[in-house]
Amino acid sequence: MAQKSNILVVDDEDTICEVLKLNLELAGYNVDTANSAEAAMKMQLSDYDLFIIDVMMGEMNGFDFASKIRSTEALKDVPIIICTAKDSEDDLIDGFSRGVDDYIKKPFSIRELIARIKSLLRRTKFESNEVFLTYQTLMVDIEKKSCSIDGEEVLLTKKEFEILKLFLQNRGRIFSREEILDKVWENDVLVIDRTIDVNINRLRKKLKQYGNNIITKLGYGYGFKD
Amino acid sequence: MAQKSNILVVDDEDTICEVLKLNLELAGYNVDTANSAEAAMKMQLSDYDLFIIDVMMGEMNGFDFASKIRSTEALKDVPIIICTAKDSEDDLIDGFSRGVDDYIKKPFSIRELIARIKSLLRRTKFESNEVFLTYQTLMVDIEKKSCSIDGEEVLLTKKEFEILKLFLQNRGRIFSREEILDKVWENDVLVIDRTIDVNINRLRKKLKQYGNNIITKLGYGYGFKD
DNA sequence: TTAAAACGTTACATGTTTGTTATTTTTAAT
DNA sequence: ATTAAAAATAACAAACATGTAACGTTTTAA
Repeated sequence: MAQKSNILVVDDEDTICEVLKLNLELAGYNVDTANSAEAAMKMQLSDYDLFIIDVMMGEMNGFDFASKIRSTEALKDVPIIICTAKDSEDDLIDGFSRGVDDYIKKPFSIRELIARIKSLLRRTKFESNEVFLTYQTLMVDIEKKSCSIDGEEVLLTKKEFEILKLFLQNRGRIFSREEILDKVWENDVLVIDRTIDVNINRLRKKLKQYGNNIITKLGYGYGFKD
Repeated sequence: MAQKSNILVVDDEDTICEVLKLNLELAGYNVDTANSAEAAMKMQLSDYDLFIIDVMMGEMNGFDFASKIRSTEALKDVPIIICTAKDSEDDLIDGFSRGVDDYIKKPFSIRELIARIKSLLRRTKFESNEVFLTYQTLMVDIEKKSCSIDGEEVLLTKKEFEILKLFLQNRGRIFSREEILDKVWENDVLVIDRTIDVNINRLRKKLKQYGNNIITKLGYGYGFKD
C-alpha cells in the first residue's frame, strides 16, 4: 500500500507556509506546517518523512532545530532541507556540518524544491539494514565486509564491495554513473566516468559466474540482474 | 505517519501475539493477529502493510506462508519479517532466498523490532506507483529502464524508452514534435523533425501488438492511444 | 623504505544508437 | 479520383557508449 510521504514545513511566514503546503500537496505529499521551531517541537515529529526548515525564525533558529532533529535517535535519518534568504557560504557549510541534507535559497522555484525532495526521499530508500545480501550462492556480509561465492571467499576492494552492495540492495534498479559516484565515492571526489566502467569490470571478473549479472543499460548505467 | 500502517502478526503462541499487538499498537500501528498460516490465509491480506510471521507453526510453516505472500501479485512488495527461535545459518539463507525482508530471533527486543518495522515501511512507502507504467500486458519499469510485453523483455534504446515513458505518463495526450524534442532530447541538441518520425517508427516496430497504440495525429504529432 | 595493492586514467577497438537523406506510402481536401 | 502535404520506411553514415588492456599514481602494510 503506497502511502504519501509526510512533510513538515517550519517557517515563521504564513505566506511561505501556505504556498509550500499548496504546491507540495499538489505534488502528492501530505504537508503540515509550524510557525516556529518551538511549535514544531510540540508536534509528533516521528510522523514526518522530511523536514523543510527556514533558517531565520524566532528564538530557535533553523539550524538549531535541525540539530535537535539529528540528535534524536528516531529522527536521525530523516532528511532535512534548510531554506533561507541568506546565501553566505558560511551558512551553507554550517548547515551541512550539522547534518542538513540540502539547502535552498529564497526565492526558490517550486519545481526545484520538489526535485530535491524527490531525490532525498529516494535516497533514504537506498539505506537498508539487511546484514546479509544474497543472490543464489553469492553472499555479501555487510558487517564483515566480505563476499563469498559457493562458500568460498572472494576478495573485493572497497570500491568493488560498495558497488556490489549498492546493486544488491536495489536489485534490478539501474544506476547512472552519477548515482554510483554519489553513493560509492566520497562526496567531492571528482573522477571521470570511465573510472566507474573500469571498476565495474574488475568487479565483474571477480564475481565469476555472477559477473554477467551486472548488466549494462546502454545510455543509462549499470545494475544487477534480478 | 499520519496514516497508521496495518500489521498482521501470525504466530501460534497467543502470548506472543498479545505482547506484539500491545506493543506495536503503543508504537502507533494497527495490529491484527492470526494463530496459524491457515487462519491468516482466510484474512484479507491486501489490507496489510507488513507481515510478522513465526517460522514454527502448525501445518504450514512461516517460510511457506511467506512464499505464498511473495507469489501473490498484489502482495509481492509487502515487507515480511520472519521471527524464530532457530538461528542456524541455513534457515537464514533459506528465508532470504524466499524473499523475506528481515529476520529476527526470539527472544527479541521490541525496540529492535520496531526499528526494523520502521525501516521496512519507510523503504516500501516510496516505491510509488510511478515506477511502473502499464498498458494491458505492456509494462515499463522506470527504475530498471526496461520494458516488457506479455512478460517478455523488449529491448529499447534510450530514446525509444524515453519516448514511450513520456507517452505512457500522459496517455491520450498528443505531443508535437517540438514537445517531444524538449522532453526526450537534450536541451540544445538540434535535430530535424524527421528524426522523431524515425524514432517513433523504430519504437512502433519493437512494441509489436502495441505498435499502433502510438497514434499519429496528422499535422500535430504523436501520442499513445488510451 | 620498499613492495604490493588499490585506484584512476588513457587510448583504442568494438558494437550500438542515432541522425540524415532519399524514396515510398498514406492521408485529407478538393 | 487527383493532388499536395504529411508521414513511414529503408539504407547508410556519423556519433556515441562501452569494454578492455596497459600504464601511472596513490595508499597501505610490512
